Amino acid sequence: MDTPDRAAAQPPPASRAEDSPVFSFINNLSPIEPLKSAYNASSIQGYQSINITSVSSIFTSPHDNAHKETRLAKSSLGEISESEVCAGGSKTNKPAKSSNAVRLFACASTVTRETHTVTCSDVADPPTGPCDLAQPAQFDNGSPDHNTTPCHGVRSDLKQEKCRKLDVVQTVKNTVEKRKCLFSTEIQLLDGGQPVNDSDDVLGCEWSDLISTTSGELLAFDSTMDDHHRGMHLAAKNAESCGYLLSKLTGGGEISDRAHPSASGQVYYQEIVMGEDQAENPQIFQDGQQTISTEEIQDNIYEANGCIPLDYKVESQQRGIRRRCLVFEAAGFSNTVVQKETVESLSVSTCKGKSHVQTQPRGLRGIGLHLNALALTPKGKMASQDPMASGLHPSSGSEKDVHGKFLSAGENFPDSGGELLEFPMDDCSAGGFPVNDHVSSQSVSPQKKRRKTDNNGDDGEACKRCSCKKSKCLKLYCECFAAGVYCSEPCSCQGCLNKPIHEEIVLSTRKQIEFRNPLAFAPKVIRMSDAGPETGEDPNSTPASARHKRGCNCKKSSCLKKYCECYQGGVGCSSNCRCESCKNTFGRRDADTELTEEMKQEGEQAENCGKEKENDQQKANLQNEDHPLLELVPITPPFDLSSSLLKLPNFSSAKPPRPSKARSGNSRSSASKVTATLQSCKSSKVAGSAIDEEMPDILKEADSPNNCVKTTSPNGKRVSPPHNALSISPSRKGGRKLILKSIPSFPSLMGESNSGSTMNDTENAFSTSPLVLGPS
DNA sequence: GAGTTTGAAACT
DNA sequence: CAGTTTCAAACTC
Repeated sequence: MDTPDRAAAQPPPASRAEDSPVFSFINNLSPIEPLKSAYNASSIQGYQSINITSVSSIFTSPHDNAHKETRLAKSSLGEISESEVCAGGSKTNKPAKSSNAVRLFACASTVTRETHTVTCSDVADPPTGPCDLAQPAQFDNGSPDHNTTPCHGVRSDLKQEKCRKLDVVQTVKNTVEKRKCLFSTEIQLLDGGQPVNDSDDVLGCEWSDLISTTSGELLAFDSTMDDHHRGMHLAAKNAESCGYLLSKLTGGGEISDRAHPSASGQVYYQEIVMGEDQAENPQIFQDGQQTISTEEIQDNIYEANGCIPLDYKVESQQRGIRRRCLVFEAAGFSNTVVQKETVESLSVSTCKGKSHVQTQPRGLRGIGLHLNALALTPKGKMASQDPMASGLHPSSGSEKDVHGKFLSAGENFPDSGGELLEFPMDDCSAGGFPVNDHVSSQSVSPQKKRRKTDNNGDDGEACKRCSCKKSKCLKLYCECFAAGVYCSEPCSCQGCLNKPIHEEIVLSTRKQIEFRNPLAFAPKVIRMSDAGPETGEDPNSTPASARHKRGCNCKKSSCLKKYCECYQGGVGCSSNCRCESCKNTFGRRDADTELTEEMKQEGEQAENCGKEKENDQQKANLQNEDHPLLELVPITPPFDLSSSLLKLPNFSSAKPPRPSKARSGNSRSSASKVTATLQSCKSSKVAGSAIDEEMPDILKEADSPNNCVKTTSPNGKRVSPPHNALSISPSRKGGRKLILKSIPSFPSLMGESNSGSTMNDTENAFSTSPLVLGPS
């Protein structure tokens, strides 16, 4: 039995520290203690080492870790239990809450995991002090296992005993499993705590204490963390805290994230549930509202995922957790250490597990992040946007897991979205994220306001909101609506119907628009993950590896002003653009066209050489060359190529219906042709780059490409096998493969009104995901 | 702050 | 599908 072992191990520390009966009792509760110990240990280690690596190392080496964790945890637990437990006894109220919160987190994490929504799990995890630690380690390792682990944890929650056993066994087997065990144990403890009234109080106290302690540790840990990690945290914080988290926390965002049924829907739903008022006074409303929100959320989750086995208990716990989160956020990041911890942990967890992407997407998810992206872009960075709202729908987690963080994030939504999100997050951290803020603000009025102001201070634009007069904020003209967020105070709109009160109208309108144009809410600009932030897209191409999906139609602005969506999005114009006298500093359309032409030529040549050989090589190339290709491509090649490539796989599996508008198709037709010719060989090179950048376009244009693909790639070689490996080549090309596989599954995911469009969206998401992977 | 310009979105 | 209108953001003064 794990519990026994742990319990036995724990007792010593506890005994050492204290003789108090309470402590002994706690010790008897083995499950809880172990978890704490584990987390604490991890946290401690992290704190000591200060390096994330250290943490990861812990996770990596199960044996060592286990011992260390147990020891450290025990010691820490003992301390906590001693000092805090005693206090907890006196403070029944807080302790209970804390315990609930912890439980909820665990449950939430588990639930999300099960649902396959990485973000949810991540989000949930962060809140829990222990989770944070574990996650960081995971993150460090970059193990995709998180997903699996969480699932186990969830199950464990349901079945504590089983979970324990499983956890123990797993821990022995794999570090990942070990993590899982930790997770599960925590969950078990948490869950168990709830079920067990007696333990609950104690646990609650402990948890609260743990949280506080862990928070402190975490904070320290964060400080120690590398810049990169910090950046991640910041991004996550910004994203979540600013927008999504706040909204969710107040409204039970976790659930919404999980469900991911329709990003937009979720976002709106959350807000609706939450209510602005509630958001303002999260704490006050917590009890009553939480129950409501949680229930609704649960309903949503069930509906969306249908697989979530959450128990009411769990739900109640989650509620508490959410609440807790809200409280923390409400309190403000800076205010209390605990808050910081929670926030950081959330951000970290999100980053680790699935990443910020999820977090942001959550907020943005529903609707494209257009606004965010756009708003961000002006500042200098590209804004990524979530994939289509429809695209957001839950997708299989396997792929995500494989790819890791990004994938996970992207999974639900397009990877690109995840990446994009990252950027935005950065931006947010920088100071202004319009979208997140908006979202948060909407959901959480008070906090968001403050943050907005803060952000605004940083970024003037962040504050901006729509000023619609005739559209009632129910058209894409409205930035808020387009971004999938409700209008809030900052808006100067008239007759606004884009409010939680009019949720139904908003959703119905959104569906209509999506039906008309499946990509309407998709991110206008797709950004390469690789190009990413790091190098800044250096190699590949234009400053912005991303490309405008639809392409602009600028005539007088020369694509040098915000009128140009491409420019606004910080991306170069592509073949999709129909702009005149393009002078886009991020990349001219001409360049793309040239590239495309070159691609075509290359493709033709390749065809001459031999399709079969090419195919084989392509496979290899795709896996290995993706990066090179991308890099080589100066601007991102026209999506045509990319689209063709992407399309091939996708379409092969299923033809996506094209959005009516998706694109005018000028470039497409050419692109499709080109791709068809080039298909494998050339496509691999160019396509990779193109795909990354222009995934969206591809999706739109997928039709032609598909055909091409089928025709061109006689063998399904490239498609299936590599894809299977999949995740494997996360890089761009890998993305292709993935796309192929994913393609079949995705369609179902989309689910929204636009099956066809959804298909495209999903594809986009996939395409994006590969990109994301590539960079990693 | 008001007015103009611009191009996307929506409509026919 | 193309052309026109509507709309709100972006921009200018």
